[in-house]
Amino acid sequence: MNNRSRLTIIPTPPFDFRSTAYSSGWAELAPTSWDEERGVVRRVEHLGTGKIVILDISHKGTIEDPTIEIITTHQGKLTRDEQSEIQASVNYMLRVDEDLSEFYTLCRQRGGYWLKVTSGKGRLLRSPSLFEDVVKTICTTNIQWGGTKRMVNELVNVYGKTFPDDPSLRAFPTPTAIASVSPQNFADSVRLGYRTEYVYQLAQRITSGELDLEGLQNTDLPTPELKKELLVIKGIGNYAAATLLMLIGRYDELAVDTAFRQFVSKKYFAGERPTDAEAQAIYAEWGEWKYLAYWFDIWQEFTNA
DNA sequence: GTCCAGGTCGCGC
DNA sequence: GCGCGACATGGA
Repeated sequence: MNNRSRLTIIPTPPFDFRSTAYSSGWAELAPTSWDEERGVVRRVEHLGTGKIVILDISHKGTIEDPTIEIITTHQGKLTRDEQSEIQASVNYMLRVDEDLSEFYTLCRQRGGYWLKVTSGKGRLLRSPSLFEDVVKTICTTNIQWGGTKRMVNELVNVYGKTFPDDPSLRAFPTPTAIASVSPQNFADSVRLGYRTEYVYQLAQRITSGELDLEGLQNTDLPTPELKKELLVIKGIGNYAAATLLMLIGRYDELAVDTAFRQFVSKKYFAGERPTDAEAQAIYAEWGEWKYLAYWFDIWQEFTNA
């Protein structure tokens, strides 16, 4: 018998839920999905107690008077701690506590298109755990988006714990779930290509306690040092580390990849191919906010097309 | 069949 | 520090 509970979060305005949910592809990666029509982010979540719950996250009110509503479907009763965990996870996913006012000030100085960003955009969706985002980021390297979705799906379908009685609803795998099978079994069960050993080794190192990933979620380390910590992870290079810095909430590094190079070349160098240094210099004046500036620069191009 | 994707690793210089 | 080939997998 399933029960439902309702929780709410009141973010500081302006808060654009739709933009948060869908201005990156992250909402398309299992076990998160996005119902464009209803404006609902669905998330199957594995709580610390081991309970699997379904979260339907939506937005009531307006950008200037926002309320986030979380409808949780679960078995039995939710304890107070479980409710707090759900609230904290959604809070983290939607970056409710991030203060973007400095970024908005820079956007207002630009004017034009950038004014649109200041109405609550810029909170790019992320996963509740850094483990999940590291795995997903590894799955974005040297592959097209369709391949990323396929690989993440396979991981969830094979190693994610199911919602009671519904094998179609699975949470993201825990590191332990992956590390508890043999390397060979893991390689045979999901088609991750050469990324297999990266994901397996990551799960192992977290399970053994050798690597404290979640500790990096809220660290005070300066960005360059945090980046070094991320680069130690096999499979994480310069692009992936910058992507993870963005996911952690540091925007002072640009993730230089083929999409970045192509976009900057087209928009700022008349199709000529600049060096990476020259390309990055385009966003230098955004200081701590380079990544978001690039993101909405390319987003503008995309939405105008 | 060939090429390559929102790269990274390990090697040799 | 920098250039280069190898790397799994599937889609174009």
